[in-house]
Amino acid sequence: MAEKFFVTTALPYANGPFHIGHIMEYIQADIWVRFQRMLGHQVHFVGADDAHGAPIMLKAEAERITPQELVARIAAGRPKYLRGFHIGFDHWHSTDSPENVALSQDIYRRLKAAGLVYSKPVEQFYDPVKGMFLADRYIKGECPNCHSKDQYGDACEVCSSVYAPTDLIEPYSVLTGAKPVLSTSDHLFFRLSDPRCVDFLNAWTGAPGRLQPQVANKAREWLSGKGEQALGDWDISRDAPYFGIPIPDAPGKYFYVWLDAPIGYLASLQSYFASGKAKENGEPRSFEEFLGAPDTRQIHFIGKDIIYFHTLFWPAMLKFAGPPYKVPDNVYVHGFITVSGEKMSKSRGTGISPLRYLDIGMNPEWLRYYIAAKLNANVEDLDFNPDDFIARINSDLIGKYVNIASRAANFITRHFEGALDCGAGTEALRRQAADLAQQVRESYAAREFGRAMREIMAHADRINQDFDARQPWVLAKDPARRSELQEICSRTLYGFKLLSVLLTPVLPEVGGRVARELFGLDRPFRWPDALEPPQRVNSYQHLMTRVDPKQLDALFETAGPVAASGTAATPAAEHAPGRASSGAKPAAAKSGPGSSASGAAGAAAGSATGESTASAVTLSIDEFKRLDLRVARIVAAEHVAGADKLLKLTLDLGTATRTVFAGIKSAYDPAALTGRLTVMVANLAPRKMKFGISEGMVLAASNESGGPYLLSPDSGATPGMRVS
RNA sequence: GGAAAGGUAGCUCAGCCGGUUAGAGCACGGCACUCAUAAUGCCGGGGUCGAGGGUUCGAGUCCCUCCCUUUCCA
Repeated sequence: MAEKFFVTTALPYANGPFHIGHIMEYIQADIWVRFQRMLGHQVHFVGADDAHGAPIMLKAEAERITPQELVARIAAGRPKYLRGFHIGFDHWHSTDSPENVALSQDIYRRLKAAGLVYSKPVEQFYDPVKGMFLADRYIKGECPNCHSKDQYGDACEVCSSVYAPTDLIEPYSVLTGAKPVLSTSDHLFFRLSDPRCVDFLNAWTGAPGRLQPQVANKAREWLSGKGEQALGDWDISRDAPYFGIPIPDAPGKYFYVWLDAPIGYLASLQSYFASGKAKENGEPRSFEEFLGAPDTRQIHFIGKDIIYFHTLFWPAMLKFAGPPYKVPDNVYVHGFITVSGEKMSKSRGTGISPLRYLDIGMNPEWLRYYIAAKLNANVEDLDFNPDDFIARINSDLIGKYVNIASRAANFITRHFEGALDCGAGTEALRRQAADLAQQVRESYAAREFGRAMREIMAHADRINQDFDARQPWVLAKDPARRSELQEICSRTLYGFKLLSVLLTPVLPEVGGRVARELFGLDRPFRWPDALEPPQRVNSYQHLMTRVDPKQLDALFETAGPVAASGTAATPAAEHAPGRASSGAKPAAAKSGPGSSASGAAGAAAGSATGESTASAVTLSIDEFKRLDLRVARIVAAEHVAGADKLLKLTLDLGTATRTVFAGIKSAYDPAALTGRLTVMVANLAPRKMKFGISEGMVLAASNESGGPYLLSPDSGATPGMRVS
């Protein structure tokens, strides 16, 4: 019987582009979703941007735009990359939407009516200049333990001791530098410690098969905590100014972003139903009917960093809000992705940017396969290792899998005009195919993708062995052994079809091409196709190319000439007077639901693409002074033969002339640049490039949705002036 | 400080409830083959299964201690 699934992935925080951790999670969920659909199940797979909260509010303010504009800009960059990695969300929405406002307020009212909300005064640091309460991450000061300067309000990064912001010596507001004062305000709390909640959560988290064992253990630990460890109530309100959803009957108060973020799952689903797409996808019922139906399986894929929210608050909220809200059936948790065995360094920029991955033309299915091959159902980190990546793709996918079609199909085309006949062994092959398909099916269903890939590749080995043993290239020379030749090649192609069906959840593009181009189907593969011996095969067209190690070099290259103009955006934006980074990684990880799956990838991915993901480091004025920024006049700009992205600029610094290669060809016509003023880094070490030596860099801003935009000084500035 | 997960060949990883000489892929060496966008097959070298104790007829697999990595919590 067809099952009905409602599947989500964690909502990415809308203050920056996707990083590799997001993409990994989406790939995991997408593979699982495609697999379920191939079995004939109905799946509604939705995502959304997590738009609210202080970091976005402050970042927008720093850019002098509204939070809505900021979120819209980020959202505009999403589809390209989702499509690029073949991630088939049915719908993408935002938590800053009418649906989410209505749902959040409705759920809140129901919880309040159930007696699970109360008000309590909270004393907190307040920035008198900014006029707002400060989260721990917006307060810095001297560590009370080791006396390191400029430590955050919750923990010291030097001695890793933990304390309250009020323990800091000489605290100051990261936003304004002002000395924060203690102030009191009433906050609203969700009574998670209520026996009803605890009883319910004990039952919910303990239900067999609901959570992975490690996750259930963790939840049990939280639920059974005593004394200091006891389960606390949850502060769900924030005072204005805050970018969020107003709390009903509580003027000046907004829902904490983590309250409305998961509700965004439902908002996206509702919007999807309203758009008519659910109907197209085979679901005739209304949003409420579907959501509340007992046979709807609600499944959330998340990263291990947000287990707390998804196994305690979220199910409790839904449970006590009552129908049509329904508690999640499963929460599937994955680990982080690391690169070359270590968490990615924000300063050194050793990350992988999924944006760059696509931009330099790498095949998304390589990454899908690689991730699939290394994923299991456990909460374990997964390592992206460049050499391993190359080896795996080239040997598994090209050498073994794709090669099977290539070596067998040619004989069939040449000698049999495409006709296949497996002969007497067909039934035995069918049984073999059924066995393998069953095994692989169980692995996929259990999210043991690595095991599925091993099972599939082991069979690819068997097919290659078989083929080798029968030596069709010898048979082809002997007209008397024609039928033997046809049989072995047909068996091989049957095997190839089987493998292709089983790989389709991971390789939807290649799977689709095999179905249509090679085997002449008029639709993509469905799971039962795995068992059907093909009758005909068309001439083989190459399905996938090998990874060139140079592409990996390009993927990891972050300080190269192309990135030079882009990365300039970060320092330029971050050090505007009186502004501190609003999207610092630790802050984002703490307050943003979308930080799921981030691992350490976020900051690194940002720096690799020039997105202004803020760096957590602050710069002393002395360090800043080391930068020699100068106004420069572009006296000549020309195309560089053989360079896709570079323009060669000749810059007049008043007293000197410099040649700089800038990666701005995509946005600027050389003729339009000649004569204008801009800003350059004058003391950057010269860099030898293929086309000559670049003696500095010009500053330009960009992110995934636009740019680069070259900086210009106001009128009056002249070449050579120091920028400070 | 407490907790969780992990530490198995050069690399990436399998090894269910303890059971014959510890496996795979890649990499490496040799051989074979030439159908395949240099792909494939066969053979081989390579591991004191983080360290040390213990339980057991027998432990990578269970127990204890310690070390390392990652993460979570207060």
